[in-house]
Amino acid sequence: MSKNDKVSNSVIRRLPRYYRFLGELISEGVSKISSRELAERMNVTASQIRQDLNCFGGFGQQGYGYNVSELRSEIGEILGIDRDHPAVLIGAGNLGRALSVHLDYAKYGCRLCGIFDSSETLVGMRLGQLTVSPMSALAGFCEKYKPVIAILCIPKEAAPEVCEQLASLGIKAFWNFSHYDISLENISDVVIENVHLGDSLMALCYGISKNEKDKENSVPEENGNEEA
Amino acid sequence: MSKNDKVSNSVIRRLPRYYRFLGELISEGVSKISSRELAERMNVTASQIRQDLNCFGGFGQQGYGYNVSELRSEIGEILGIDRDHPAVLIGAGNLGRALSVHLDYAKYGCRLCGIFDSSETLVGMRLGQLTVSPMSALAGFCEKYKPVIAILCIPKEAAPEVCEQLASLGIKAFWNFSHYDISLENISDVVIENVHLGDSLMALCYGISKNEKDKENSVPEENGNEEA
DNA sequence: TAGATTGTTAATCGATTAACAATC
DNA sequence: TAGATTGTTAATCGATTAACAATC
Repeated sequence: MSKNDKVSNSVIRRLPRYYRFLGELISEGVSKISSRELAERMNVTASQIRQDLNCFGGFGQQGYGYNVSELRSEIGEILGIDRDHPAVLIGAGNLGRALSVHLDYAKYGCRLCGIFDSSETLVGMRLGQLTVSPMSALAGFCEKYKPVIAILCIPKEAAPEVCEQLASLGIKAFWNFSHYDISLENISDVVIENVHLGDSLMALCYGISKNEKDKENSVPEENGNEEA
Repeated sequence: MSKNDKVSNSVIRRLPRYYRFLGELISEGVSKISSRELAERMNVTASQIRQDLNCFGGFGQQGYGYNVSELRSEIGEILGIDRDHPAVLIGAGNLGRALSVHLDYAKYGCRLCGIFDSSETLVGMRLGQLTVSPMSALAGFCEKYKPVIAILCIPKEAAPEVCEQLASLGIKAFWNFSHYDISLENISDVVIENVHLGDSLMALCYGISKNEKDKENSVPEENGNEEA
């Protein structure tokens, strides 16, 4: 189908961003764009854009550029966003409840079709179109509706067992918000996306501390380098 | 202080993960570990761990390994987690409310000290220890409490203006959950962490689609390659 | 001292950027 | 046709891994 032999992870991670920017261009009424213009907008190099896209095929036209809406749907197809992967959400705590209603799953190729929690208090709670079910109903649900994605909003302690169970129930992908690091070496062809909000916040903190230190250190240097 | 000349972003992004794993080792009562053992646990190479750590200094001891709790606090210090960066959360919708109570900010070197929303309906709502304030109170609040981090849980449309305002009010770091891509070229030494949950979900979708395609393609090949 | 494991240098690998021929 | 911009190859840059001397 495509020359998609082995596309590097770095490239894949950039595709959603291209997809977003192309969407914005469409809503601005832009129908055609060159790699140079897009690069400028996105703060990357034109070379990188062309190189990335050509992992999947030649979507542009020499001397002209790229057709925005065409390119966007090509990328959407590559990402598998045109599909309708059924997903279950495990854990209806604060974060789980927020994720159940905050995201437009259809936009990302998914469809949330079940929410589960082990807590008596939460079972039966209505969240958008869905109702929280007990964990005991999970196996039966999976057999019936064959979800492929599990969104994990559970405590670290519960994660290993729940992962194991979900994998055995046929889950093909984990979107993991628990503080547990899923690796699942035993089961192959399972996709894992460990989100780790805490790691992201720590990286932010590093940046702040770094800037503060740099500033402290640069003040005396500035005097010293006045005419250097 | 350290040989922290210019540490690459890849290294920084791995530090939180080291920090987490070392925390787990501590709670398991492990007091000493070699780069080889840690590497095995974390599914990385020992070389990488040693290389990463030596960007900041020699924390180990030849012939022995690393003292777990010592190494952990060193990394914590590098990340700036031992500090207490005041943070404001902008946007108290589903995701904002969840983030306000779901995370233990103190663990990540932060302290949530204010929540703001433009909606009349949400202003006055109690979230944990805090109460949602109107956006009109933001400027005064920043002058008084000097927050350095802004957590953005606002719609894409509102983001550019709010970012601008926050930057002018002295915010040094953005933890951005809006679907807008902050770049802020004009203002330097501002740290930005664009989370983009949608991008993460799209990357997951790609993985699923990829696996499906690989499987489809491998079935006939397997027959063809039976004795090759 | 012998064994182990670090810190660090050198080799490899991969990803990004630059250059340019192909072509619309 | 001339101008523009792609697709693609080659050059550069950076990050990861391997190797080993230093040293606890």
